[in-house]
Amino acid sequence: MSELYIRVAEDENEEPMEIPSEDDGTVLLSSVAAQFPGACGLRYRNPESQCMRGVRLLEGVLHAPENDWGNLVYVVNYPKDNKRKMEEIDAASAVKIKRGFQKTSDLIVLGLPWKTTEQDLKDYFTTFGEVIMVQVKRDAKTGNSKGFGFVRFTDYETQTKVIAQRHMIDGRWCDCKLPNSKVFWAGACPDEPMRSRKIFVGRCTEDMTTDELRQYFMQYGEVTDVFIPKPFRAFAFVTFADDQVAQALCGEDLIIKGVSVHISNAEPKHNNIHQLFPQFPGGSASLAAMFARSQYQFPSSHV
DNA sequence: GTTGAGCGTT
Repeated sequence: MSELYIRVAEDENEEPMEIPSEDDGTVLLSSVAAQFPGACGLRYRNPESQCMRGVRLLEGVLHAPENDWGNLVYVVNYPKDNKRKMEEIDAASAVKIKRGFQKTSDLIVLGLPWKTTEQDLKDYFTTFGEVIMVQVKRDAKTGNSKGFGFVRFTDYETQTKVIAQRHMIDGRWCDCKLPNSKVFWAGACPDEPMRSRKIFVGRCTEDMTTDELRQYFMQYGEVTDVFIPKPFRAFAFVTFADDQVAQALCGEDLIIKGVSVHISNAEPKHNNIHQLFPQFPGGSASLAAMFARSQYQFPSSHV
């Protein structure tokens, strides 16, 4: 029946320590904590299922599984494990709240004069509100402007105002719109796709290192892996310990080193247009894309 | 060295 001592260790592979039990066969949490300061419970590996199981804890008293501690080694639980989990959930819900709230997106700026620079763009758009990112898209070889760019504002009200009107920039009329990618993903990547722990980070620049990406994404939760393909391909994969964190970031545009990167689910091959719209049989991707656009032209978060 | 509707080197 009840043992005089049970074997407790910091870790399954650590040297166990014997902890005294009470006369009724229970073990006081305070007895465990006397040897393992900060302990908040015990767990053990169930020999049948090979899974870890928690030991019942009621008012500071640990109860033997099936009334017999047996000869198992019990592993100490510490509150820091739970705390870490909580931090990750908080980060995930913070992102979700931010998303449900009126969050700004990058806007495409169409019709820019060839000569317009990022500084020009910043100067112009700052008259509407605080600007957090501007880009002018250029030919990689020649450096010539492609005549369009992107802007992102701090406040959603600013964004709304900017979209609503035309803009005279350096002598040409320009339009600001939600980019197609944004419109598409807003509808096609809701909340419950694959629950992957891995995210795809698109539009990376060549100077972003794995360390920098790890440092950046740590704020959302524990990062278990960062992968940057070589040679440079302008994207990266980041894996989190918690799928909730990864999923919460999906669809976001984040700014890393002043560059707007786009987060989507890893493995986009399972997310292509034909899989999303099977009613358009093979070959008609452009038709399917038009359909997708017409469906998601005004996603609820932007009306 | 050109150009003027589009969509960000997945």
